Amino acid sequence: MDIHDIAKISGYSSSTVSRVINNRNYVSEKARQDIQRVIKEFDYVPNEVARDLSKGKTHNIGVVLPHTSHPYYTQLVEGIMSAAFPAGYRIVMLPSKFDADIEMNYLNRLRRKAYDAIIFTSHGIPIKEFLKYQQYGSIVICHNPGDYNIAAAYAEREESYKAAFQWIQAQKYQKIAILLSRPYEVSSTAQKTFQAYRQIFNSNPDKRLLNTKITTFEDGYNAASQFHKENYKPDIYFTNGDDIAAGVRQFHLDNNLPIPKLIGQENQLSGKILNIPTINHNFHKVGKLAFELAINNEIKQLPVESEFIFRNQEKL
Amino acid sequence: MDIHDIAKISGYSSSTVSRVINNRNYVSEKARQDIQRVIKEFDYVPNEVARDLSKGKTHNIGVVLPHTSHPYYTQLVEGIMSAAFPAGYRIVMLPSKFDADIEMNYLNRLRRKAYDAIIFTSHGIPIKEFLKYQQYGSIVICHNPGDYNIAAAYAEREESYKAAFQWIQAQKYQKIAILLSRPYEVSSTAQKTFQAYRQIFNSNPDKRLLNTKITTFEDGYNAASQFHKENYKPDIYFTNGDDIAAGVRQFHLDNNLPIPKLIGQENQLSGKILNIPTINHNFHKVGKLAFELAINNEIKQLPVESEFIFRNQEKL
DNA sequence: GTGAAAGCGCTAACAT
DNA sequence: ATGTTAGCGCTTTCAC
Repeated sequence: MDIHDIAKISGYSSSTVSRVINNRNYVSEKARQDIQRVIKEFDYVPNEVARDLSKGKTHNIGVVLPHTSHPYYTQLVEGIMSAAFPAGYRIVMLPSKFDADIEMNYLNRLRRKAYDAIIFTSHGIPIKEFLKYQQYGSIVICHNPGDYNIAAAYAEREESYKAAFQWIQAQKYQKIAILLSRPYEVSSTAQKTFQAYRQIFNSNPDKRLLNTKITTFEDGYNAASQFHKENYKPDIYFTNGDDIAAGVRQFHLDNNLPIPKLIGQENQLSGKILNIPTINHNFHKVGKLAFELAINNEIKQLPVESEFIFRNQEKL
Repeated sequence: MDIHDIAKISGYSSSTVSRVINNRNYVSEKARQDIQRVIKEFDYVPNEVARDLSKGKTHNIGVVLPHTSHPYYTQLVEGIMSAAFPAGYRIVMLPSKFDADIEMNYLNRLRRKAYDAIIFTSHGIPIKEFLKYQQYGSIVICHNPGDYNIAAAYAEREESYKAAFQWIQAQKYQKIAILLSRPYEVSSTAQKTFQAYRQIFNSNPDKRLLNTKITTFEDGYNAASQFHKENYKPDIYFTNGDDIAAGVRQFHLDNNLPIPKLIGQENQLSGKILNIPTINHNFHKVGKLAFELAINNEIKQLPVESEFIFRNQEKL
């Protein structure tokens, strides 16, 4: 049952039926009634894929994510969806596992018109590569693209990181452990962290107190355990998540050790419960902006300020 | 630049080009080389939408969710994606806000071939309605469908709920507060909870200690505050999430009140940190099974057992 | 106001 | 092994 069947049965042409379906142009009241009656009677609905093909537009936005289940991504996706839904767009989830080949595959699917635009919440592909693909649809990344002319919405971390390190400095903490999810070489977040550190302390972070493979509570726990085994005893942990900081705390608690100072990120519930100072990156807003860039096909950079949220860990 | 252009330029027909692209049937080595050279030279890629239309298949699975950002949904989505990715399917997120009209809209998009199958992680539409739509593509729900012949993967909560209430009974707690997300009338989860309660205590839960509008930490906090204001003082809270239980705890902490016993659900990090007993519903597995039902077009029911995880809250 | 017909770009049955 | 052709189902231009 397609539009031609309806045309035949109602005695009009398929173009008139199309007009009725999309209420476009002028259609006589009689034709409209006749056609709508037939549509009702045969319970006809138009095929979305045929429409997409004909229009050259899918109303789908691809969203590339290395993994779900982590606050950065869930907040971002939620932000994107909150803007996409009212605009009549849908989100297609594209899991990447940080694998550049998989990412390239998705980028090629943009060329193939599988979606109208693509948002990279994270990317292993060099930014330069993206430039060639911009002609096929809008591409938005969620990191600072530097001088590259590519659409981006991202958390501006500098100031909040500096604020956090300034606070650490003011408290005169000496041994500063840093827990991150990915190594300096591949992670602009790690680079920003180091940069802020250097600006405040005029030195590099202590490599012995650095771990760049942390993504979960358990990872935080184990990292703390490792430092303790090596007898490093940090005064404070600057971590990549409140949940991570909670893992560090848990290790000390379980072993009856004094709990070091902690700084989290992402403004998660665990930080609120345990009164851990944190950094809120406002990813929800970043997601919203990313979506808007995607559909408006604007090549702009939109930084979103992060904020250091101080909490008095003593109160715990 | 479409398949016909490639055909013309290479001197073969579009069907031979199609064969090369999809490496199907027999194509002479020479033709393959000739055609592939032209494809390379003109940097041609096939259009995904045209292919979908022609094949009548999109490789997209719609996933309806009332909201993201809650553990039930994120775990479920992750489970679905973990199975969908290796199978070459993509997940289209369909936010519903618990609104049956929006859900119906998605169901109709299944008819319109916008996706090959649809998974309802939650549904306001009566199950009966789904039956009519099964002819248009496979429909999977994530709740027990009872006697209806519809595909379903879901958490089997009975035993774990009973185990939790049995434990409460064994401890001789009297005043049992219950916090849920949605009211008895519309929520099968609430119904299961009550049913388990009745089986253990031979009575209905105390309505004065019931709140069915709880979804966040803050809601838990406020519910506790409300009960306290009304001077009800529950011995124990049976809640719909570890985060919720943490909210209840926080209220008592902030007001220097003795912390009541707590039972959470979802096996969240907050429960782990605070040593709150919980119920793990294994939603990741439910999601995986839901996806498999969706693509295999099997109309089966697959319950997944939940487990009561006991923790000694005293240890906190 | 309505219809004919040419797309949109690919697939697959059938013919050779 | 390769080509012809009729789909897949809708939109849109142009003519009347």
